[in-house]
Amino acid sequence: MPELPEVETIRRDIAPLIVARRIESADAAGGPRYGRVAEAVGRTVRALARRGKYLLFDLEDRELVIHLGMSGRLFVASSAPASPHLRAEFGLEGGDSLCFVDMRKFGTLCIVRPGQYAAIPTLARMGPEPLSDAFEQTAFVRAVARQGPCIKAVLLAQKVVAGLGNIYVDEALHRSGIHPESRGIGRAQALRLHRAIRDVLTEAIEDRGTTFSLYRDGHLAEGRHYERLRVYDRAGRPCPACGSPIAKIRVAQRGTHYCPACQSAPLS
DNA sequence: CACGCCTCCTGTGCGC
DNA sequence: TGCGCACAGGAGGCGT
Repeated sequence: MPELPEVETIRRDIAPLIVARRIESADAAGGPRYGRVAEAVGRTVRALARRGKYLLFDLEDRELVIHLGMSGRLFVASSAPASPHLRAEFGLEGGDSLCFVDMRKFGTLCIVRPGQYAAIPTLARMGPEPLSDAFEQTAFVRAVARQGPCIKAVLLAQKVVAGLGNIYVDEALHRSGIHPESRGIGRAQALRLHRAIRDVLTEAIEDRGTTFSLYRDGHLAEGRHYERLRVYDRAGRPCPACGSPIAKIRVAQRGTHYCPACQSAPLS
């Protein structure tokens, strides 16, 4: 469940601990899912970047790409934990290990040539970073105006905007008063949604992410944003804006939380 | 081509 | 009390 704020928090936590250090060993347990980690050995971590929910480790002439999936944790420890869910371990010069623990195995890890993302189609076609200038209002308004899949599916697909998952999609739609099953969003609502996406992600980063159940930051601590959620995991409880009970439905195969009073039903 | 549904995975929590 | 099943979901993949 790590989404952009959680992945960014982990990036900031572990970058100072690994940048400029050489990888001296690499081990993966879990079969072909985590292939070719040995190519990291002997290379130095030059930088750690993030694109959407992907972490990108600059290893000079290689790039290590990690997606945390539902339950992935990434941290630096003096020795790897005795966890049955330890999927990969990178030994760093000086004795520490970069550890990847992932209970549900939804996470992925692969090594590619820098910028060559053909094997990772979602990353290859990733939309603009929502907290950068690349997230332009005009392009966003045009993209969500199209009569296609419902707005929740559009936001989850990573193509129009990067980094949103189930929690922050529900939160951004509530803040902008848009029903999750709406299609063809008008200009005024699209601009409110654009603003809401930036606001909710910024606030969640300030809170070091949302710990709903399994998420931990780069120091294995919980995030603090859960208590500030307005709709996610709040079915039946009062909407913080109007007091109506939050509803839970199924949209795009995802549990979807919204306020029936604040987020008007889509026309159709 | 694009949309929508299925699948993977395992611990948790609830209902009977 | 204990068992068993539904549920949680990001993204790849496949079928329509």
